Amino acid sequence: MKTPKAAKKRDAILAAAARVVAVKGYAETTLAEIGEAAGTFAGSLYYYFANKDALIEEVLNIGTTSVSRPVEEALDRLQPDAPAWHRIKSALDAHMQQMLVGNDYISAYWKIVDQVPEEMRERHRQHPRAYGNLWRNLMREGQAAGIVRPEVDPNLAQLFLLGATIYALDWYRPNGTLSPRDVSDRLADMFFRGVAPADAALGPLPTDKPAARKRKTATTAPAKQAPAGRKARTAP
Amino acid sequence: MKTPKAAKKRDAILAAAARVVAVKGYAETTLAEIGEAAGTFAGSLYYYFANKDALIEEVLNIGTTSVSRPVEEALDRLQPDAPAWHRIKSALDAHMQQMLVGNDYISAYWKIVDQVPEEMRERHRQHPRAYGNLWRNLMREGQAAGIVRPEVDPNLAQLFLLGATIYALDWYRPNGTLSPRDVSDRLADMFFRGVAPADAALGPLPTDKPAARKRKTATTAPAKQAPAGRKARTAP
DNA sequence: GTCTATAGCGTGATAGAC
DNA sequence: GTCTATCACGCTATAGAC
Repeated sequence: MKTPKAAKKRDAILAAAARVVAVKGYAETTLAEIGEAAGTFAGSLYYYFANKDALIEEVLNIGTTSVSRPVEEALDRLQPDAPAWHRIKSALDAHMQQMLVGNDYISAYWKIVDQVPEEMRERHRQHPRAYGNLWRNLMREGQAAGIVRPEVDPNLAQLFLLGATIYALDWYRPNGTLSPRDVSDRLADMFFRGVAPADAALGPLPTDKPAARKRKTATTAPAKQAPAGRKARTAP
Repeated sequence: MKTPKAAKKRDAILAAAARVVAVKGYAETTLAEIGEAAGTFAGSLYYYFANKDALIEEVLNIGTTSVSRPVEEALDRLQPDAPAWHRIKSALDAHMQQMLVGNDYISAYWKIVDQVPEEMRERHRQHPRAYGNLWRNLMREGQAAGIVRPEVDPNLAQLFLLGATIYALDWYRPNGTLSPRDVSDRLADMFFRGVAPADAALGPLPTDKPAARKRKTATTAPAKQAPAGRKARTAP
């Protein structure tokens, strides 16, 4: 693992793993396949990685960084006094660009986050959490600047926005008519302005049938960052 | 498989499979586990199902129906002349309610749609496609009624909206402060009105650095329903 | 450093007792 | 109908040749 040549091969193995995993998933990917894709053999992988999970975990880490770092860099490139709208849109453009550009590590990430062993996901959880924080803060900046309504929950807003972008990984086709930037433009338009015209008569919520609304009345408290329980991918 | 008793056991096996699969995923779930969860043994499952995939596929089908049918029923319960806003909001409430109520089949569905063998996903694809159509049509109804801006792409709008709800499966915690209906209310608010205040100065898009925008210029054509290529979960 | 051979285990599936 | 025993296979991981 010392020579630069070996480091190059290590990278090639990682890239091959990402490529295969993005298509076949975690359990269905065999070391033999990764080896073949990297021009070597299953047994040889153990010279570079302790075991299958160590290899996969590194793919996962590269996957998150491949999105978060370009977003951070895009923000850093802006003037320090850039308006909040500028900052949020630039971040979204960078995010969308990375998500849809066809990066194997990113595809692999979203394919297997909720397939990998629990301990591994646990160890990994800090990455998406930090990224969620970045977006929550952007939403708060927006509120401070008056381009996000004060009654909007920054956490929910961020979850809805990123949810829409994550699902795009499933439906977006690179050969279609939309560039990543087009998707970003349209999503930003819907997210900020809403799909309804300014003068739309949405009226009060439809009155439910008497039986429908029987849950507790909690309405205003901010959504805590997932205290416990249930299944969960890894909510940023 | 003829007696009513056997049918009950079959259902119990399906329920057990959904429960286990929702947590462990497709490949990691063994027939022994399903058998144990259903109070029987791996070998016995073969009396009710041809093989593992046949069992899993049925779980998948129940999963989609568990969301789409309540939504259709909610729409059917409305007056025939109910306003579009009423219809869309009712559909979203029913959708969200089902997604977040903790139905094992639905959790299992979203956990494994992109893990199952290709042929199985292919066979299954009609279900989500029909559901996507339902939502596309609701968006068009909204446009006809003037509560969705004419320049909004109904397909993109539906994909963004459903994407936000699908991701909620990952971050929503049933013991938190938000009921499914609360999530639905807030999502509808953001989706229709937008997060920005009516008078927000969003201005023109931030001017890109010269190097940034180098993709093809396609901007207006509607997004085709995924002609080919790439990976893909199963975009409705 | 890289490949080959193989150990060791867990899985889906089947056959046949009851 | 339901369970037990077992087969055949494919996988991760290791040991050791080169």
